[in-house]
Amino acid sequence: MTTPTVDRPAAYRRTHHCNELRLDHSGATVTLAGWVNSYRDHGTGLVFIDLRDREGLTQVVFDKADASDELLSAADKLRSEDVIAVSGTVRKRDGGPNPKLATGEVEVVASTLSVLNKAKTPPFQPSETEGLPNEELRLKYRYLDLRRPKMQKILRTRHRVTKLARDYFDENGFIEVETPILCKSTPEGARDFLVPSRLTPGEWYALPQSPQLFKQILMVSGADRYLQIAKCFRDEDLRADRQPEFTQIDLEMSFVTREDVIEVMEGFVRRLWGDVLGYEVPTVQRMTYREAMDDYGIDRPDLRYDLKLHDISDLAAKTDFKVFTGALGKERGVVKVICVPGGAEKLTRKITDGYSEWVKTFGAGGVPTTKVGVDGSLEAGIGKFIDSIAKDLVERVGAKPGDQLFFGADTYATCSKALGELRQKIARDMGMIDESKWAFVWVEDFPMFEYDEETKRFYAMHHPFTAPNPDQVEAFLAADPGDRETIEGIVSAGYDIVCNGSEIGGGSIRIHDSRVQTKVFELLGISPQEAKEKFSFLMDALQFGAPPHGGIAFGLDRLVMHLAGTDNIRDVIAFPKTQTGADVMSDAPSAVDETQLAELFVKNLPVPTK
RNA sequence: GGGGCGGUAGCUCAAUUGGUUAGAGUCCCGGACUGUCGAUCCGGUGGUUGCGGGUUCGAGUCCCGUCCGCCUCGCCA
Repeated sequence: MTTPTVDRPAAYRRTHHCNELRLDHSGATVTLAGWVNSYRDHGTGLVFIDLRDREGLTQVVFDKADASDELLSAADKLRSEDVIAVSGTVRKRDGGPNPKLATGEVEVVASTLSVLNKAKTPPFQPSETEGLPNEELRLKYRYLDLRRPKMQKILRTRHRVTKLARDYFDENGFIEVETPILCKSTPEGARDFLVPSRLTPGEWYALPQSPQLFKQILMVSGADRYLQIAKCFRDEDLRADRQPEFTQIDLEMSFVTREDVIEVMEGFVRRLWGDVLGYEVPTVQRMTYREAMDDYGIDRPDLRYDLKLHDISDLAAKTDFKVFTGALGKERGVVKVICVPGGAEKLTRKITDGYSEWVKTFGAGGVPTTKVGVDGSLEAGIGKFIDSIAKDLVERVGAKPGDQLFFGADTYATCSKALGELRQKIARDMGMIDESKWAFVWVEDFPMFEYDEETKRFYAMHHPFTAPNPDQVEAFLAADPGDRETIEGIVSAGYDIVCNGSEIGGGSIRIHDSRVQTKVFELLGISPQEAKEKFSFLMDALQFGAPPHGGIAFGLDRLVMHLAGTDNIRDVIAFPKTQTGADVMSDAPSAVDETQLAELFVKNLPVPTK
């Protein structure tokens, strides 16, 4: 830490920070400044202070043998979180070292004390390492919470990640460009945050859900390789890993294929994990979306453990078990199974009943189960209904005596979702997850479109600018919009990178051909007029010489969560929002003055009372 | 919009089946103490049990509503 020493009162002209002094400094005269982390007052005559700054702790001692009565009585009054500066001499501790502190061999014998700012008694002590107060209080007094070493460490990790991003991508020819925060609202995707325009009453800006369109335009502009640490805004409900404003490490590259993007990004991930955690990321394996859904029931599989889903629809069809045959009678009906090694003993009836209830939240009817007996037969649960296929089933999934089987029987989508979620829950419950492991995987070959039964239309699975895989372009352009099967079979040039079951980045090769873009809009039910109105700038740009291009965006918050070892996104954001989108420290959002609204020609509607 | 959990002293928590004056640790205040490092010891202050109703002789406890926080489904890439 370098601090200018000119034009500052001598009292807090620091010579060292609080994690710096060692035995080598013995005899030196030093000045430290910081917060009173704790005090140990032995009465008139001897007072110990642990002084804290960003870097660490140093013990300061006020001793009658070396200090005036005035100094001692001042030290006597010190309390937690007072801001002080101390000058004195470094010496080896009289009372023996404290192995818990990096500076534990020494202490500073105070000769002067300046109380720079007396603190009110804080509602909680940043020095407490256990028994944290509830999160709402931490958020309300965020400045106290952030003083905690653990939070300081996370802030640093986050800084390190953005610094590494800038360094790494700079080395690889990327330039950082800022894109607007006040943007045009576009259809598709999440709900926009809107900002009224004072200069053109009745019109609105939208905050960007991502810099997607601008970064593509930058490619058309010849930027070639673009990087931005970009704030993004989505007005949707929050989750443990989702905030309404979040940050992406956003990138785009020209004249590249999917392989080029993956190579550069993998290098970034390797640099991050290597520099921050000292972990060497091996070549990241690849998996198609189809494989991910078939084997893991989710498009972001956690590969730290196995526990795959097996399709046994063909076997299930041979039974008279109505749950199975009923499901197979549905459109795209399947029967799948998870085999839990040793589950028969560990998973009690109470637990398996709980699973059955739990999967209902994902739309499944329940989760039939049975266990494998010592002779390989199926015992208990639904065993007796599917006895006829027991042998083939056990062989198919490689089940052993003592294993527990969980079945899903429903449409492919519902069955995958329910068993995919159950797979993760069982792994957690049975302690099958090796927390020291890092399992990365690229998921690729996503379908371009998903059909929604309710609205009877297609939606872009990624976003509407994702290109079809190169080998699919002709088939795509030729496809009949009414031919659902063909359309759903078109695979995109998109890719997601997944770490331990969480999506940390996603991107695609973009459409640079306006014929393809027009066709995508047609399929999404965006009329040529609407496309022109909403996206004409992009459509125009694509016609003025757009290079082939593609990119990716990493979720910075999620990256830092992994690197910091937390599962709470609020921990990695200095000033996060609660689940209702509130900042409890500053009390945003809040009502505004009527005159402010009038100036914007905006009026509040009455909120319906429930 | 739906489901679940929680809200008791500044903080972390306890309070039996609905039962007397709602307790403990910590913080804070006062006192003692020269080698602590979660200092120790003695004493003390501190409560609208989130809020509003209801049931009851009696409610922190039961019921209804509401607010706030967390988790989650839908939503979101």
